Amino acid sequence: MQYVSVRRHDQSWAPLDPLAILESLANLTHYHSQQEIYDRNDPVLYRYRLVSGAARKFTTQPDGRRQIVDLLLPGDLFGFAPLHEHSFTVEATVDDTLVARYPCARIDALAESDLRFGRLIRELTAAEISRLQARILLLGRMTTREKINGFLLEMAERLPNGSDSIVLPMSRYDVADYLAVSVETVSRAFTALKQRGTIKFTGTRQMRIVDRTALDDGSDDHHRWHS
Amino acid sequence: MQYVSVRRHDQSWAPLDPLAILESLANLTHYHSQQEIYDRNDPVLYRYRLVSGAARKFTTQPDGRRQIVDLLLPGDLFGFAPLHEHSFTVEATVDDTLVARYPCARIDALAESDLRFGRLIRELTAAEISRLQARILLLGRMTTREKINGFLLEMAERLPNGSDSIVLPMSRYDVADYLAVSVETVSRAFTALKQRGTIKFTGTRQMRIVDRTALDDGSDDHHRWHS
DNA sequence: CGTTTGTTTGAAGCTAATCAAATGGGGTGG
DNA sequence: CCACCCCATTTGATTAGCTTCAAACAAACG
Repeated sequence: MQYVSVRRHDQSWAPLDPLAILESLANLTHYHSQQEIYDRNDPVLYRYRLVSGAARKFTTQPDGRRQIVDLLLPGDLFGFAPLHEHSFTVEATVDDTLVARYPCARIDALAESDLRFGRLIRELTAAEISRLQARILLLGRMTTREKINGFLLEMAERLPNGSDSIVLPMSRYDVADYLAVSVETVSRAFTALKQRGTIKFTGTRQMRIVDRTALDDGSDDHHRWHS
Repeated sequence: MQYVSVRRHDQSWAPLDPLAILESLANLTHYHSQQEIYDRNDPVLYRYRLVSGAARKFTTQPDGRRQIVDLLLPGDLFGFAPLHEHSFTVEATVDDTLVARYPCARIDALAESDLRFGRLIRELTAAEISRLQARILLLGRMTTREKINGFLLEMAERLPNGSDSIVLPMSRYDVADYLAVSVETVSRAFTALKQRGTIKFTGTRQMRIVDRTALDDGSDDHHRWHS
């Protein structure tokens, strides 16, 4: 077991940067589209960071419907909450999805022995919370149009491409299950945006935002009543 | 400054239980219905635990609609994620809501100096994540009936009352904004459940679950297609 | 006791789910 | 390389459910 400084108020004693320690434990694995990264019933052996590609964290409900709880994009960490069992299944949504896996036991031991490492974990977890809260706001939107608008803005921000070009790393079905609407509705919403000239398609899953202000809240129509 | 054991694998050395430390910092405040606990623009000075009563964490969207992101009930901790700014406003939903406030600076300093305290914070944050994920599943439900069913089961589980009696600590408007449906729809859903004999009202906001199986998924009608 | 706020009920309109089917694209095997 | 098939996507028609507008009713508060 490696030694980690426990001295307080003297972080300079630390032999290694916590992030560097974390990365030194990384176990890179790549997955093909639709491949499972972990199942909801699997024992919790790793914590994860998505390096490239994309993945969906979801649950399949008794009626067969699928609800995507979180969408993992490059840079996202997941499975970092100290829960002792998975509640969800995670699968890659595109080929060549690269995931860094950090052995759970090592991570947890480090967090409990190195103050700075523990702090790092707390910060990473905070990012997960932000993502979940943003998701709740998106799902809470009343109309599908607002959901799709918000979704596109989110993608434009989170995807590593240029800020106005979007290459969706997922199918329409995934988008539908992410926004809790039907596939047909997603498709129609995209078509409507295309016809309005708000976005322009360069491929089925490739598009470019032409009129960003129109996405911001649907300001081009149904004007605001309240101040 | 108090000394805290850093020994691992020997928690008995610790002079104080981290939870006890946390509670020793508590600053109890009580709020009346609709009173603000903190605003989204306030500086982050405290972390919180709801002792009794209830509160809503929400945001008001530009169109005036309100989206409740989290419902705080007795025992719930909130504002524990190490975010440097609030994203939401929190208000009590009933009179005599009691909240324990823990000075942020002290908490954070403790977390960064005491391994066990840091661990405690991580565990509390995990609980917040669980709650948010559960919320996403609820919002992702297709029909209002499923949302209401899930809501009632959630309340029955989280409220301190007997497991089948529910005293809603919030108005129908709050329920509506929590589930992202209109007030009228909430009211109609309750009426429908009453008429089916699934629940029985003992007051406008007091009810008792009569047929719990009917709430589990709406199994009494629209049967399952898939296995 | 009157006013305000919260809750319920009614009627109309519209959005989105559902059912159904056509189109398009990617990959595979011949 | 082409033809075919499978799956993803789009489009159409119908229907169910929810929002909206409106108003009655109930409850809390001063």
